[in-house]
Formats: sequence, structure tokens, C-alpha cells
Amino acid sequence: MKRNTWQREAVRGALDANDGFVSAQALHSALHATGSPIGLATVYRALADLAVKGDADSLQSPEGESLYRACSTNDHHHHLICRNCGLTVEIEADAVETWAKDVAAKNGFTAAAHVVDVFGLCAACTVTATSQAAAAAST
Amino acid sequence: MKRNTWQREAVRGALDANDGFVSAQALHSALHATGSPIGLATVYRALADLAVKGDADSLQSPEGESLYRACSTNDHHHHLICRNCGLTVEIEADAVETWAKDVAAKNGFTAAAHVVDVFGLCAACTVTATSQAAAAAST
DNA sequence: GTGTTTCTTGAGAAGTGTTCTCGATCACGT
DNA sequence: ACGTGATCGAGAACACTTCTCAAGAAACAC
Repeated sequence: MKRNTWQREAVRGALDANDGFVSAQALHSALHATGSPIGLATVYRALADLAVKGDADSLQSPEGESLYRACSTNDHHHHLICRNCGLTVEIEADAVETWAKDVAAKNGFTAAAHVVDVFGLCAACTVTATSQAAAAAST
Repeated sequence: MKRNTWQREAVRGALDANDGFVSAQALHSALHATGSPIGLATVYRALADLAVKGDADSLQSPEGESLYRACSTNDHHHHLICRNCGLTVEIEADAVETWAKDVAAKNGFTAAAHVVDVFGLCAACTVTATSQAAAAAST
């Protein structure tokens, strides 16, 4: 039996309120900032549950943290992530799906899963970064 | 100035001797097993150096460990990894490169990098897994 | 509403992987 | 051979995650 607790709702809400991927720690801080006395362990548990149920997507940041995000769809899909502001766009990648299966099969691999994520700078951050670079260059 | 020390050579050698991705910890244990009194910190430093120089490839395992592998080419490429035995096949993915750039551009993203790795079971491990499953089913 | 059951929570301890610190060591240029 | 300073190693420090367990609170039966 799964019980409904305000803690679980709070985590889900905080995740929904966020556009990009957030770390468990960040989510915990955010919840505390809003006055929730929720525990860190509980945040981890809730996130793990959401990920298992398919209500959230998780990935490993290059720094080794686990990042989570509320997903608009339960279907298999990939992400385009701004490495500066965390903005995330869900992308479909039929071509890549096919390619991955193909490559695996060609090499005798079965049960193929794949990790496909694209990191970059979103339009807004590109502008910021460019002007900052210019400022730095002129210093 | 970069010095040549036997420790660095040992790490590189151990990496070369390995077919698939290995964790820093595993590499350290392996080196100790051969009698090298090399320190763990040194292994981490050497691996980071190799990765920066492009002599080694690194990726995050699903468990959050950093895995390293000596690469036969410095060119950008991807991997097909057996999740059971660690066997790794280097794969080219021009199609994916193009797709990634394309998707990024379409969404206004710049400086796009991507993470593309395929995990599966290699032919040998598929056989083992299948027979094991059969054995389990008959129990 | 009351009582019972048992799932969930939260604080902190524990665990794991990685990085940092700092005195000792040793490779390299002269 | 010598001096310099990059590199080493052991362990401490650190960050993130998971585990432990007593206390709290949903859900259910009555």
C-alpha cells in the first residue's frame, strides 16, 4: 500500500515547479526555503519513487550528482539541456533509436539501452556568455 | 613541466591492458595486486591527466563511479558497452553527430556537446544470461 | 470516533567515491 | 652532483547517497 503524505506531494510539486533538471540536494534546499521541514532522506526516497513510477526522469550530472525532472510524458525520450541555466527541452529521436538498435545488433549485442543527451548553451545563455567573454577580453 | 614517473606509466599500462571501462578504484586494486605500491590519489591524478590529454576516455557508470578506458583513437567517438562483462566496442556515429547538431541548432542551442553511449549484453553474455534464465525458470 | 496496524518520516550515522593537504621524494636541467 | 620544484602517498576532508530506528501518522476495522 502506498500512502499519500504531504511530503510526497511537496516533492512532486517542487519538481513540477522547475523547468530543468535539479539535484536532490537543491530540491531539499528549495523545500526548506519555502518552510517545509522535510527531511533529506525523504526527498531522496520520494524522488526514487517518482523515477521508478516514470513520473520523473533522472540522469547523472557530469559532477556525479543525480538530477531529476518532472516529465511531461512517460514515453521514452531524450533531453537537450542548457549547461548554464539548466533549461531542458524534451526531444524525440527516432533516428537515434533506430541507429542504436542497429549498431547493437551489428555487434551481436542484445538488450540494448542507450544514453543520449545533448548539452549546450540555450539562446539566452549564449548571449550572456558571449557578452561576458567580450567583457573579459577587454579587461 | 610534465615529469615521467613510473607511476604514470603503470596507470597507463594497466589501462591499456584492459579491454573495457574500469573504475579508478579497480585500477588501483589491480596495480596493488601486481605489487605496485602506488597511491589511490596518484591513480586518480594520472587518470584525470590521461583523460584531459585525450589518451583515455571517461564516463559515469549508472552507479555514479567514474570509469576510464584507453582509447585507440583521439577522434570523437562513442561506445557500445557490455553491461555484464564490460567489453567495449568503439563505434562511429556520424548520423548521430549530425542529428545532435541539428537538434541543438533548431532549439537555439549553441556549443552543443552530447553524451551517446549504448549499453547492452554482448553475444557471449547473452548466451550466459539466457541459459541462466532457463536454469532459474526450471528451478 | 477509537483503536490497531504498519507504512512513512526525519535526524543522524554510515558508506562510498573523489579530492585535498602537506611533508617527503625524486625527475629533470644545468 | 646539485638545486628546484613537480609529483608522490597516506590519510583527512568532503560531497552525495543510503541505511537505521524510534516516533509519527495514514488507512482500515469496528
